[in-house]
Amino acid sequence: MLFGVPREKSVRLSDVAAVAGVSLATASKALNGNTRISEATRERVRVAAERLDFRPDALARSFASGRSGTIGVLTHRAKNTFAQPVAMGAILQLGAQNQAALVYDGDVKESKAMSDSLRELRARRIDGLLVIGDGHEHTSPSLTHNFDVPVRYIFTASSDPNDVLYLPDNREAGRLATQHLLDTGNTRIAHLGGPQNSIAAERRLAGMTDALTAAGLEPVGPITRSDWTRVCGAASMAELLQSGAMFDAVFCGNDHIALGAMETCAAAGVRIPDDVALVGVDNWEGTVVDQDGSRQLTSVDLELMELGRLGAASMAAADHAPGEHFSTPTLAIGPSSRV
Amino acid sequence: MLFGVPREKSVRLSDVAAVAGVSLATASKALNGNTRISEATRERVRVAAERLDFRPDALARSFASGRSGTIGVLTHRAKNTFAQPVAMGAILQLGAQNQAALVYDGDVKESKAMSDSLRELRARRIDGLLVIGDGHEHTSPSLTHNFDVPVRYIFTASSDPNDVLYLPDNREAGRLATQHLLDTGNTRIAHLGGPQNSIAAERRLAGMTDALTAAGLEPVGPITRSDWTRVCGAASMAELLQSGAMFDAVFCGNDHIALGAMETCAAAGVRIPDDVALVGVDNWEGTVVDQDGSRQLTSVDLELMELGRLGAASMAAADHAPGEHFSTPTLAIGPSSRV
DNA sequence: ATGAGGTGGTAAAGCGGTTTCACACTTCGC
DNA sequence: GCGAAGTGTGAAACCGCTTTACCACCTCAT
Repeated sequence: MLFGVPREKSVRLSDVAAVAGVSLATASKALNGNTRISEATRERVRVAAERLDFRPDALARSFASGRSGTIGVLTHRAKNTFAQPVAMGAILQLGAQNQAALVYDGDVKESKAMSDSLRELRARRIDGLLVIGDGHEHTSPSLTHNFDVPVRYIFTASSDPNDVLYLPDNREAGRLATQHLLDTGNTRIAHLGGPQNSIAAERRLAGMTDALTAAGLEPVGPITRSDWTRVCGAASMAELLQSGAMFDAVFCGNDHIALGAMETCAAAGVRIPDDVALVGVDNWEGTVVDQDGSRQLTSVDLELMELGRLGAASMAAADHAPGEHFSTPTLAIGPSSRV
Repeated sequence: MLFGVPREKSVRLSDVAAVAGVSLATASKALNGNTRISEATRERVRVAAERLDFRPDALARSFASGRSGTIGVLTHRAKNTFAQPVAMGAILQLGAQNQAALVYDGDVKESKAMSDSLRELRARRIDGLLVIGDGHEHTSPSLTHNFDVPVRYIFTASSDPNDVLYLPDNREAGRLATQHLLDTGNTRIAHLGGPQNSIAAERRLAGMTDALTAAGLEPVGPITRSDWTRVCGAASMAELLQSGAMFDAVFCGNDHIALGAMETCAAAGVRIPDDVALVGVDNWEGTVVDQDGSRQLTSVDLELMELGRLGAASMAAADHAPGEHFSTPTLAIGPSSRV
C-alpha cells in the first residue's frame, strides 16, 4: 500500500505569494482570515495555495505566533488508575484538533517534581493545560494562575472555585438509573449507597431522589452505606432484606455493591430481576461483564472517555464558564433489570 | 499549595551570554555540548545559565534546529481495543523524554484519512513516528520510507521486513508459563492452544516446547486448537480429558481458554490446582481477576504498557536494528497453580 | 622565519512565518 | 473641492535560537 506523500522540499508561503502575485504579508493575511483584505485577493491567494498544496511549516508558524499547538497534560498516576480512559479520550480529541499532547505523569502532591514539570511546560509555550485526576475524592492544587493559557481540570476537583471542571455527572447517573427502574414498572425502590463522606455517593443518591420525587415517590427502606466493595454491598443487601422493607428494585451506588447484592439475593432465594431489579454504576468492563463476555448487570456508564474528550475540546473555546461541566452518563442494560 | 513559577518574561540566551561575557554563538554551543569550546568557557556559561534559571524557548529552538520535539503516533482504533495500554505506555514514556505526542487514531486501512494524517505529520516536522496496532494478526503498511525520521511499529507487523518492530514476546511467554509449571513440580504438561493460523498461538506453543525440551520432556496429550474463547477452551479441556492422557498441568493459550478449562474441570470433579495446575496468558484485569478483586488464575502478563514504553524509548537511540524486539513477559501467580 | 594545521571564539545569516507600520488610493461629508 | 476617515497592500522588523563561515591566535614541523 502506498501513500502518495513524496518527500521533496515543501512549498513556502513565499512561493504561494509569488504565484498569486502578491506580497508575503498579503498572502499570510489572506490565509489567516485577517479582515483588511479584499475578497478577490483572498480568493486568488487561496487558489494559489490550493494549487501548490501549501502546508505552512508548523514550526515557523509556532515560533512566529507564539502558539505551540501543544497542550500540556498532567495526569495523576495514570498507570494504575482508571484515569486511563479519561486521559486517552482527551489525547485522542487533542489529536483530532491537531494538537499535540505533552503528558507528564506523576503525583500531584509531589510539588518538587510538579514545579519542574510546570517549568518545562512553560518553556514549551503550551497553548493550554489539562489536569487529569483519578476520580477519587481528592482536590488538585489550582494551577490556573501559573499560566496565561486556559487550564481545565478533568475528573478531579480543584482548589479554586473559579476553575473550569469536567466531571462525570453522578447526579444524572442516579436519576438515570432510577428512571430506568421506574420505566420498567418498579415503584418501591431502595438504595445501597457508597461511603457517607463521598461526594459522588451523595450525588448519586440525590439523582435518585430527583427521579423519585418527580414520580411522587420516596426511597424505600434504610439508605445503607458501604465502601464501594462487593463484600460491603453483600452486607448492605442483607441489612436491607432484614429491615423488612418491601421493595421491587434497588439502585446500587456502584457495580461492586450491585454484585455483592446479587450474591446475597442468590443466597436468600431472591430472584433477579423477577423479584428484585438491580442497577449499578460504572459499567467497568472487568466488573459487569462476565468472563465469557456476557453482561450480567444493568449499569450506568459514566462515559469516562467522553469526559476526557469534552475537557480537551473545551480548550478550543477559549474562555469558558467557571464551575462544573458534565459528561452525560448512559445506560447499559443487562439481565439484572426487567425490560 | 503554591508552585513558585512566576510569569515574568523569561531569560533569553543572550542574557546568559552577556552574564557569562561571551557571544551568543558561544553560549549556544557551550550549552549544547558542541566541542570546539574550552572547558573553562563552557563551565562559565553553565554557571550563568544556572544562575539565571535559563530555559531555552522550545519554539525558537525547534524552529532553528528543525526538530519539533514532537512524535507522531498513529493508532489503530485505540478506543475499542487493548492497544490502549500500549499507547498509554508509549505516550507516558514520550512525556518522560520531554517529547509531545501527536496522536491520530483511525483505521490503518483507510488510506484517504491516512495520507491526510501523514501530510499533517510532515508539516509538523515530527521527530519520529510510532505506528501502534491492536495486536491482532494484521499487518500495517510500511511508512518508513515516507519519512526521514525513525519509525517504529508497535504491537503490529509491518509490510517491510527491514522495519523496526516491538512486539510482546509470545515465545518467552510460553516458556515462562511452562517453566513455572515445571518448577512447581509438574512433569506431564498438556497444552490448550489458540487458533491454528495465529502466529501468537504458534509462538506460545514453541516457547512451551523450548522449556519442555530443555527438561527432556514432551507435551502430553493432543494439542487442541480453539479461537481464544472461554467456550472453546471448555470444549478443548473436555477433549483433553476424554483423550485419556495423563497430565498434571495445562498451559492454556490465553486466559479465556484457561477459564473455560477451569469450568470443565469443576464439572468433572477435577480439583485445581491439586489435580491439575493451570496457567494462562494475558493477565487482563477483567479476565483473571474475580469480581471481588481476588485473582483466580496464574497468568503470564505480556507487559503491554512496557511494550509501548520500549517502543517510545527506542526513538531516542536513533538508528536501531531492524526486525523484532520484545518486551519481557512476567508471571502473575494465582491459585490455579501450586507454589 | 614560515606556512600548515589545530583551537577557541565571534559576527552574521538563516529558519519561515506573523505582525506592525507606513503609504497610496478611495470614499465621503461639508 | 478639499481634508478626514477608511481600505487594501507591501516593506521590513521580529520571534530566539542554531549553525556556518571566518578570523585571530597559538603550536609545531620544515
